[in-house]
Amino acid sequence: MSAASTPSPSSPSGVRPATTGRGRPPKLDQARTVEVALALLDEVGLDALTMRRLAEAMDVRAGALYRYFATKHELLTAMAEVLLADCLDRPFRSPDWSERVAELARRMRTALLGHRDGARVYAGTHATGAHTLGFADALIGVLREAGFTADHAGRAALTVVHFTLGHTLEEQAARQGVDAGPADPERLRAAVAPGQYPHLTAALPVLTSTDFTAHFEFGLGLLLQGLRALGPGTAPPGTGG
Amino acid sequence: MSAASTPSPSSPSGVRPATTGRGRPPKLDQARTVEVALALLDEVGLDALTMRRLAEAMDVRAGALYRYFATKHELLTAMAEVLLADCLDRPFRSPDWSERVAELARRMRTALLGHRDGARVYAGTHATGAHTLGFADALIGVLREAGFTADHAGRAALTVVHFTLGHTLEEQAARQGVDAGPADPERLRAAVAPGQYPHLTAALPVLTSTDFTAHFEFGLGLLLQGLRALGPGTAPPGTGG
DNA sequence: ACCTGAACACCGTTCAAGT
DNA sequence: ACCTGAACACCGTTCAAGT
Repeated sequence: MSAASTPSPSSPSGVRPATTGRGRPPKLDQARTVEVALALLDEVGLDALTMRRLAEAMDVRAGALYRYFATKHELLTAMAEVLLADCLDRPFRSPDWSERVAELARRMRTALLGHRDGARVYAGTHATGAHTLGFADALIGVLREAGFTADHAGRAALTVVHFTLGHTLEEQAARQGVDAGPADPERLRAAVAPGQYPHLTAALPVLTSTDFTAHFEFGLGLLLQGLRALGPGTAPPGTGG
Repeated sequence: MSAASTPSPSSPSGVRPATTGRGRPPKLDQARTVEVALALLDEVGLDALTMRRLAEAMDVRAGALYRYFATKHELLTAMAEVLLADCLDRPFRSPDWSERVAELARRMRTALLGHRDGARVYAGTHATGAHTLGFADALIGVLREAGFTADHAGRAALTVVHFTLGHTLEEQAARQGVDAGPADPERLRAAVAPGQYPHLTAALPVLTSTDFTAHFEFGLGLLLQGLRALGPGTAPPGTGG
């Protein structure tokens, strides 16, 4: 229901939100709550982001939050929406459609990486606010303007988004071992040690590399190569030949 | 730490697990706990899968589970591992490497779809058991045997897995609206209605289609096309031409 | 060795009552 | 209109004590 994304371009810093004039100004509002929630997310991580802790950070009791968000999930959805806020705030650097698709995918990854557990927050919700819809529209738009049918453009956009989400989810999980145990590379190396899994062993150097940007660019490259092969204005591809 | 994946091929049905001979046979064991947990997952979903409810289903107090799993996360990891159990239990149907990669990706999707919230369970953990490692080894193996370097094979495998995970995550979320509200297609259609987002609007029919297999095959097709273009034994690709 | 009982320190959410 | 206080119905996890 709620858009909850207007970043209040009103005044320089820490001023109270404007009131209609009557009564005390409210201590809470949707936009500020989402901002504090994102700051808290960075501090404590998604698993420790509770309504009670957020309320404490806003100097309020937990129950008060429910005047602005019906459920915690709705708050998380508003947070997910804000995550993508900066994806469309600057022009493309290239006129080439495939470079533009790549740029949008990179911006999405960067946006999700911008907050601790950002990918998990995004994956766990289904935001339908202006930033999410605007991003999807831009991505599909680049493809349609390149000559792809709405059908192909839509499916390709889904593919790019799903790959980016899956990649970033794993990237953030790996960047600081899911709990606090040994980081992912170490665990994988240890598990593979026994001598089985010859192919896995051969690929261990890449798989345990922490150059996540290189991984992302490789996958993105495959996708774009596939799109170029498909070509604007062609019949739908099967998975064969 | 725990592999927890041996599916006990011992006896026909519902028999008590064997004991060393001394004392009462334990009511619990890792393999059976994971199986009951997966059954409960299908019944109630991940959000309602609690240690207490699982204990109840096993006719035991919650504390007893902690003799077999140090944390709930460790149980979820064991569950994730079992999810992939059936991915390698049959031979490939085609000798073509790209068809084999596709088949492995399809098997992974099918495995995750096999249990309610399966993709969320898998994404939330980092299983390093025999099924997960075996699957990765098989996928990388197909690519290496096709002539790809270990480097390319490793990166390509990551790409396929991340896309499959991202896709299936969204598919399962869409298949039964994250909470219970209107299913995803309806919400998207409603959000886009206003008339903005021309490209999104043009693509609405595809985006709201529930033929998830078609979406998956399209994305997989792009990836495989990219891989074929890269070709076994070629230099690493950039994202540009 | 394996499980129970009972507790500890929390959760999300609701809602009368205050101001 | 907006927030507090207090409760309801839970959580994951620990650990002495029983058998």
